[in-house]
Amino acid sequence: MPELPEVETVANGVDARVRGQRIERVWTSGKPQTFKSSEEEIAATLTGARIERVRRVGKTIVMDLARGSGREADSSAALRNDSQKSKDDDTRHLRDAVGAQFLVHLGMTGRLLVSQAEVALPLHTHAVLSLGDGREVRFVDPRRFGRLSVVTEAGGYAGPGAEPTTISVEDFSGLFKGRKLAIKAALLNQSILHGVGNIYADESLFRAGIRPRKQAGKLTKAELARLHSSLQTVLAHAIKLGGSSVSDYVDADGIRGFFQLEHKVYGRAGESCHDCGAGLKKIVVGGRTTVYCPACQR
DNA sequence: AGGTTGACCTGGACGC
DNA sequence: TGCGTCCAGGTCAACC
Repeated sequence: MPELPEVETVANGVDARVRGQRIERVWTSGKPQTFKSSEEEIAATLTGARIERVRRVGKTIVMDLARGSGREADSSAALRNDSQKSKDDDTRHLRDAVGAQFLVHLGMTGRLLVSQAEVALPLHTHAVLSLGDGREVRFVDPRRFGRLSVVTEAGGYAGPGAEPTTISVEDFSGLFKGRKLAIKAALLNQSILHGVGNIYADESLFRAGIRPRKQAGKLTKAELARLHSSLQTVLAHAIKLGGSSVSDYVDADGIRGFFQLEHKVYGRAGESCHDCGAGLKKIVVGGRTTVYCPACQR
């Protein structure tokens, strides 16, 4: 059940394993809710495409695809300056270079695995991409909150909000100006900032010493600077550790992350604060369970 | 329009 | 052991 660091870990793991591979066949489960684009459109877009790169945008895994066959789809071939080549070829290569994208949102329980085809399919498998070398990329999701789609428009998928890992403190502060909702709810709102979920919202607010229910628009300049810093620090640290693993999150190898060892408030309601010893409180903000230290967070 | 709430699913943990 | 209840890191549509 992944937030930004887990999604990034999975995307990087899958990228290292499948970059450059051709997708030969696509199978989908037929569970309608899972597919944001139609299964026919997904199969048509992916079949025969070459995986250029796998990366993270917000909480979404983006697979950049190039179409074409054999050497034609190779990026070095696309860049080749061959005077014999027709104008049609050039146009096609240009379009191929832009290509399409396969979007994977893991929801709460989704996993994206790379396996040998002989390995039995896990229960709740909803999509299988068969690769040229005999391996498979598999999307498995018991709870079915995950979503699969394809994007073919030029420009590609940019995500719903601002990117938290690279945003400047000035732009970050500007996101919350005049907002009446709780800062915790604002951090979770993907159209404001994309990638932050319940764990890292609570952890960054604790490290910044800010009450989760404080109105976003009422944070002082100093508080915004502390929150910007703590959020980027906690995300970078979690990415380095390979993401959290509270229950069933696994990366592309099936290896658990271990950021849960670092949690200072998330999942610790009723226990004592590591910093001051006070009892950690559990409340609900924006419909989500929230844990904070009443002494450290003001 | 911005903000809040409940619905969508299954499985694991816990209590009796 | 078995059954019921509660909870879950995600969105998004529908409401206020």
